[in-house]
Amino acid sequence: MHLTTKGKYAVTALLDLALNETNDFVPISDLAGRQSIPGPYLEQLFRYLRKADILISHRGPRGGYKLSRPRNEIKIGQIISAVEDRMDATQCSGEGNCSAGSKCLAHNLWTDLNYQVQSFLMDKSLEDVLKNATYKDVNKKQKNYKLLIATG
Amino acid sequence: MHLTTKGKYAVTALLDLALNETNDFVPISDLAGRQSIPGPYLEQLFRYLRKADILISHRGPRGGYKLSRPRNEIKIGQIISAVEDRMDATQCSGEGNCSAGSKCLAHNLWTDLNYQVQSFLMDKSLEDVLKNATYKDVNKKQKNYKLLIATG
DNA sequence: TATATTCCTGACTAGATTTGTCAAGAATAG
DNA sequence: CTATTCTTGACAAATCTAGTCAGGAATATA
Ligand code: FES
Ligand code: FES
Repeated sequence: MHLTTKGKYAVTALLDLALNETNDFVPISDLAGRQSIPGPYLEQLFRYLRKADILISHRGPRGGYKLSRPRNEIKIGQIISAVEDRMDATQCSGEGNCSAGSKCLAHNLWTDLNYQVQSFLMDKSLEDVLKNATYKDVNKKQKNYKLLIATG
Repeated sequence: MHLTTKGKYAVTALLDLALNETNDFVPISDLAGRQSIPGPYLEQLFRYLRKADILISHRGPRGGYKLSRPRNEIKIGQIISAVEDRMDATQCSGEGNCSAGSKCLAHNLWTDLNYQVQSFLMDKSLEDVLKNATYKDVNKKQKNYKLLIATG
């Protein structure tokens, strides 16, 4: 079970995108700048998110990315699944054969842990997380950005 | 959030130790052999478990390791804490400063995930897991071993 | 006392993974 | 036409994992 910066960056960037739920495309450089994520790295991650039909892209001036569907229909678990490939906690990749070909003593434990984590992540949408990230929590840059949207 | 083979090996080895809840010390080579874990590697992990007061060791012939307390008083979470040092899911190590010095949009999400996982792991004792790892699940070597204990 | 057993400690290594970077190209708005 | 932005593939440094190894210390037993 490895949740790396890949997953964390991807979720953060998409939260930023969801916070600004307009019809415009947002360039990667904007997201990367606001969220302190290395641009070319985020670009790499966005490839996976596009393949997973979470993002829509558009090239050229005024191009960029936007969410493929409303922010309440995109689950954190879907984002993480798209970019992380080692979230499974079992030692046997689910095959139940890691102790001399049979289930080891801990197999059911890791399976339960998987279920616990996946349920948590699949239950929460981008919107759910934004609701919970209260105004006072987000940093000043984001506050200003939010105000800009609200008043703009 | 990184759950590696360190944590998995440690838990598996301690489950084996708990399955055989006698007063004798069990040498590492026995555990490593039964659970298909590289002996010297497991030895390294057991240092941490001894430091965390989960294991008691004894040197010399008939030496080895045993649990420091009854198997229902040792939680999986304690074992994992002892050997894993990157279980924290936040990007900021809990300091709430990963987005230009302030909490990022996802901070509360990772905090909640931490809580979810820690609760799950701290709720489950070695005994709980053994109860759940039903007889038909464990492999033949362990079945035989169990029978040996039961009838011996 | 001698010996075999077992833990104890620290250092070391190979390989995998993560975390990026970079360059060249394609699409497109204005 | 040109500047902007995504697209793709390759590359590289740093870190971490997973495992090895050698020498030493304690101890049960004969
Ligand atoms: S984790 Fe599945 S058999 Fe061990
Ligand atoms: S994870 Fe804590 S501030 Fe970003």
